[in-house]
Amino acid sequence: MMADLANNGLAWPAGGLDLATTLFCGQTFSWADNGDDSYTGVAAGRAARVWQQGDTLHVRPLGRPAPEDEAFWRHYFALDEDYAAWTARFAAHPVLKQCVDSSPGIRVLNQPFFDTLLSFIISANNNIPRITGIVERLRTGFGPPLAPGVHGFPAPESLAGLAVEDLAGLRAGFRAKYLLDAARRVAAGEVNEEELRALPTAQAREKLKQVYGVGDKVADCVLLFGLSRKEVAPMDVWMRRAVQRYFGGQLPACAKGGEGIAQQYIFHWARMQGHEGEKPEK
DNA sequence: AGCCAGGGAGTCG
DNA sequence: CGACTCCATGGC
Repeated sequence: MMADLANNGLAWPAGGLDLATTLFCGQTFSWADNGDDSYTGVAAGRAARVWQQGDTLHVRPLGRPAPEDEAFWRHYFALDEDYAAWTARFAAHPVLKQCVDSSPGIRVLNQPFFDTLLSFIISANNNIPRITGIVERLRTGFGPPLAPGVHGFPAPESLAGLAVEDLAGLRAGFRAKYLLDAARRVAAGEVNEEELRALPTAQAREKLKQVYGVGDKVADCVLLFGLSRKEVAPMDVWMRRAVQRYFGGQLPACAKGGEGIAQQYIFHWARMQGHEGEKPEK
């Protein structure tokens, strides 16, 4: 292990990161549990096996070493984001503080744009285990092999020429045609990551919503998770209800600028509550 | 069997 | 704009 780490392993102080909760709290669907407290996943054509020892995060890139692997994964896991400062600010609101305290190690990952766009198109009216399965079949069936048994997300060009029948094996249902439309628009340059990054949030959201299958919720998830817009808070029906009930309809002022981060604490907290008390009464 | 899952498009007023 | 229906699939 020591030799392996010295060889090509990366390790950083994790700053309070809770790896397992972060990877499986509904912001990414690209990681598999290896059953030994390590996790294997992909992002932007890179694969890695990751695990935690105390407050040390270990990342072992798999397959061919890519340039800037260290900087890439460090940014992916948001290790340079000052979460002590965020959570200290969030503590000003008692309910938000309770959400943070229930899972303080949640981090909002800096995920790649196109991976995130595909993933959250699949997430529409879907549940997390099945989303993960469809994403896995999409990667295995149409993405580049990165390491034994591990495939990355397909490039836009790899999907753009396909027909919906070609995606039947994904069992993605009505979402298959949305995936193809997204791939075609990105491949054609009609939806461009650099342009989206340069655009003000409201305009970037409208641009994203031009994609067939992308509405307010998916657009906001892509903005937050795939374009690192921490001020964007994606709201599904349960989040709206929770925010209505516990925060008077909008996120508290202490979440300013980090609404998306606050929202992820609230989302996970609400999910752990089983949405109890939030279901619409019939 | 029925309901639900981190929604969105199409249609109708 | 708001409300309604349909969309496919799998887990419970």
